[in-house]
Amino acid sequence: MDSFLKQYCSPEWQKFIDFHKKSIEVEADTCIFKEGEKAEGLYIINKGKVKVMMNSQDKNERLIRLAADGDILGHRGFGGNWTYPISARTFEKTTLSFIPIEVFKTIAKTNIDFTYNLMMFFAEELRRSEEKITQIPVKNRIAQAILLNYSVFGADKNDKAKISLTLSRKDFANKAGTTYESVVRVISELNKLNIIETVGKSIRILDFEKLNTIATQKE
Amino acid sequence: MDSFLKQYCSPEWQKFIDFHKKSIEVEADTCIFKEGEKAEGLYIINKGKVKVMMNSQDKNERLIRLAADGDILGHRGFGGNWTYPISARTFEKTTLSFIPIEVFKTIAKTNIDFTYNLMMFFAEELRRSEEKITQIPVKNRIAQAILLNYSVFGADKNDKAKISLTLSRKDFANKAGTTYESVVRVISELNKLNIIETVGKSIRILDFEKLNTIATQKE
DNA sequence: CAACAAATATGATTTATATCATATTATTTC
DNA sequence: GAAATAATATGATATAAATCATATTTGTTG
Repeated sequence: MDSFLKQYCSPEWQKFIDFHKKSIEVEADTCIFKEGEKAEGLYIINKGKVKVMMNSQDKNERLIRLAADGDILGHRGFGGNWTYPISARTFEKTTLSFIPIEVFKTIAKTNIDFTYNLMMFFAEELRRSEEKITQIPVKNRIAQAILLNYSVFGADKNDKAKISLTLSRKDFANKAGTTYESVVRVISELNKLNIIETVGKSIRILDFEKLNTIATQKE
Repeated sequence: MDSFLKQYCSPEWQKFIDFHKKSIEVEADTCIFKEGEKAEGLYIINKGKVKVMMNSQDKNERLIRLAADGDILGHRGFGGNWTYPISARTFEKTTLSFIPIEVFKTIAKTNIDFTYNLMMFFAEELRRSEEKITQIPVKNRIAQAILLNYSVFGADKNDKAKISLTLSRKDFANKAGTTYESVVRVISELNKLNIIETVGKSIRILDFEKLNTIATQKE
């Protein structure tokens, strides 16, 4: 999305954005914005790792997505009553650019190229979001969550099989819509099958192909 | 979405649309377009009832949504490889307006008001689509499907408690991501509780409030 | 570093829901 | 309108996954 701004706005508008954006630094394990808060703008992650959660009233939190460098946060506050429908929380120290909603609106109402591509981006996201609604087994959903963790947060500098920052069992459970006990069991099973390997708190993926097969098979 | 075109495009552009759109008439229980087909354009329903399905490879079809008068079909073919990710099939004789993709693109790239609002519409859809991923019981999901059926297809002319066109048990199952046996059981239970009433093939909703409570309660 | 809290692990039990089996009732179709 | 086919209904059984119970390990704080 940062790429959107850079790619589809004219240089003058980019100056406008640079002038109006604010740089923000957030500590590890800290809330960036909370569900229900008034949406004041949107955030672009410069450097850091974030989870986007939804509280759905009671106990069961849902982990909606993970975000890292270059990703955008808070665009779900658009439209309707302009409140964030989700919360964002950092895993590690994170730096962000904040773009006030009015600045965004101005850009979106004057740069048709930008707005057209953003519209297409949302259409694509929508499409992907509908694909996953099918009832698939917990094991597959957890495999998906592990691959998501790897693909968004990337590999360790010195070990490309190792996830740079591995989610907690609880976070995996919230992503997969299950319990942490089930996550523990599945991870333990994948471990025995030599598909993944747990090294302390983190996970190494030994067999991407097999893990992907488990994640995608729908029978 | 038809409203989008009408509301946010200037009169000249509306003439342009009217000039380029084609009227199409499709018989009952007939496919409008199939998953994987090249997206040639999008459809606006003038009059009729349609289901949007996704086949996800094997047996288990998923009913993604229902559409009726004024609703749009095929906009999920946007972006990427421009193929329809879903299929659409009529319940009854349906008349549609077809807008070729090039015409849509032209409009979307020149009417910023239209594109801005469409972008917001997708953002909103996306938001709603993410809400429902939570693991809720089958009974609740089926109650949701019944309410959806009523809200999209509307009430019978002479009986406002009766759904004008009730889905089959199979369709309810595909919408709720369950089996038709479970649908049968839940419908039978709701019947006994005097929340709904089955009259031949169709359903009458006797207690909207209770049905809605079942549909929305997440404990 | 002791004491406590939090995260991880694993077994036993329960529960919701799918699957299987088999009627019964509608709806086509020849 | 009889035969065939599809849709609906209901009970019995199987199973995946949640819940409950209880360790064990890891991390945090005074």
